[in-house]
Amino acid sequence: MTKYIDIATTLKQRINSGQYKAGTSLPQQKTLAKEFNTSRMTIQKALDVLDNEGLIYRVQGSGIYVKKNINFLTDMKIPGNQYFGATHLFGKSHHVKSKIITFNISNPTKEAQNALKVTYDQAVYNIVRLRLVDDISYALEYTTMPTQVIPGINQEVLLDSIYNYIQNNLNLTIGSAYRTISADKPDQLDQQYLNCLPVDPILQVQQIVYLDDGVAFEFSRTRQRFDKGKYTIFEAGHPNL
Amino acid sequence: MTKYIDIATTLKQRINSGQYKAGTSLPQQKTLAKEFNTSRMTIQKALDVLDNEGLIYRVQGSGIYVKKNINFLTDMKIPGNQYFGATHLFGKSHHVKSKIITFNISNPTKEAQNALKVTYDQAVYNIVRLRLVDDISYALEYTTMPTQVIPGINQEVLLDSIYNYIQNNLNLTIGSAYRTISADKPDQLDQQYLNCLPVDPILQVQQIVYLDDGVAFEFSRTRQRFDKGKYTIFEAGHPNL
DNA sequence: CAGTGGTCTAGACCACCTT
DNA sequence: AGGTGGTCTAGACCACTGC
Repeated sequence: MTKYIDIATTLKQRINSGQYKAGTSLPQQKTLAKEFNTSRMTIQKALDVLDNEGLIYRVQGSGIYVKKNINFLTDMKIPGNQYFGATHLFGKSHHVKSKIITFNISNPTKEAQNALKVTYDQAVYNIVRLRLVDDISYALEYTTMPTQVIPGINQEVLLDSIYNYIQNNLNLTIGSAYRTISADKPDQLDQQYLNCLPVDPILQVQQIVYLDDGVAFEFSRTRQRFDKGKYTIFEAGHPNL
Repeated sequence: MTKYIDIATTLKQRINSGQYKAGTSLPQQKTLAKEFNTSRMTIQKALDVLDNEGLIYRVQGSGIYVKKNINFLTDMKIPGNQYFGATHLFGKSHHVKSKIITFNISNPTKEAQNALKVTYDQAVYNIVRLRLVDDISYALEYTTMPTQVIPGINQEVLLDSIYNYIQNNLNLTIGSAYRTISADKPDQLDQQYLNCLPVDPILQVQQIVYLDDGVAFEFSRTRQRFDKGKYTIFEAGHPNL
């Protein structure tokens, strides 16, 4: 639809197909502008896209080059570094289920107030779910959400996907997230539900997730047995900053 | 120096100072263009900067709005999510030292060949270092680097900072990184050097780090006692993608 | 110094939200 | 329909690289 996206797509295909080889330079911008019958500004916007995806790097005064070893990076098509919620991480070939351990509404703790930027009198959901993949326990999730921001959560939603509900039913857009990953010793519940021994470490991902307008809507901890999960991220360079 | 960066800086200050309040809209682009005596395209580039930093969000046809709760995000000034190497993570008030446990050159293992994209006959450094902060053991680092990419590593460099050496002496630019974070049980060396018991979990960060041209130069594992380290990231939304 | 990419302009048209 | 942001242009000048 938009020209610069189309051009970016074409250029990506050329890199993928080997027409533009790793380590070599692309045609210069003026040439590309002529080929695509457009202006150089539009070519720049297309190149910004490839830059952000880590496919090229630019050297002022010299040229635009294809990065080496990008085959590896394009493999990891996880849109933004393992996005939200277990439901999306597994294909259709796996059954993701949830068992609700506790579900209630209360006043937020001091910690939740601070994370979610709510006051004591703004009620929150407190949800503890065991996530199962193909009927095997996978993770223990502790979630706190403000009732004002995400109204209408019920058992049915919890058994499906909270994220689907937010995006499809409430028509809200998920924005950014702040995460802290740590290791921990297993507590009573971990040992009970994750089937682990006192010496089995726990990998915990704590996160605060924001809507696109910056309102925090989830404060959660996901705990997994050490041999059941890893957390992977790809951090691009800082091209435009 | 560059106009759009200057404008972005001014706008950031206005948001910080409360002149543009959270949740309200900025002046429209035409107005901003007049005020800064520039064109709308330049205003757009300035807004791109704020967008990438998660300070604003844009709604086509409506306006440009200041995100809520950005006070939290701007606190975390870690440039790109806890950048590289222990040396840069601590201010001048702390002493970061390294104790070299082993240092040799050999042929790469299969795993290292795959991660670094080198062949068996391309020699690599094998480095094991204990990192100390204020003389307290902090992390155990296993590093593999191709000798061809990073020539001239020696004891002196290892006791200081490899990253300083790469950037200042070799004049190379660090690009992206691919990381995997996991929890693990402590092994013999962990227990010996990190002063931990067999039941103390280990937080491990494994990473492959690339130069800006996409060449991998480091494959490493950093291991810490569970109560000595966390890994934090901020993941912005995906504004331009 | 020539050639490249980076920035900037002044205006145009389009897509979308709001009424 | 009016107003907003998103895209696009054709050309200009500047900053940097590399001979």
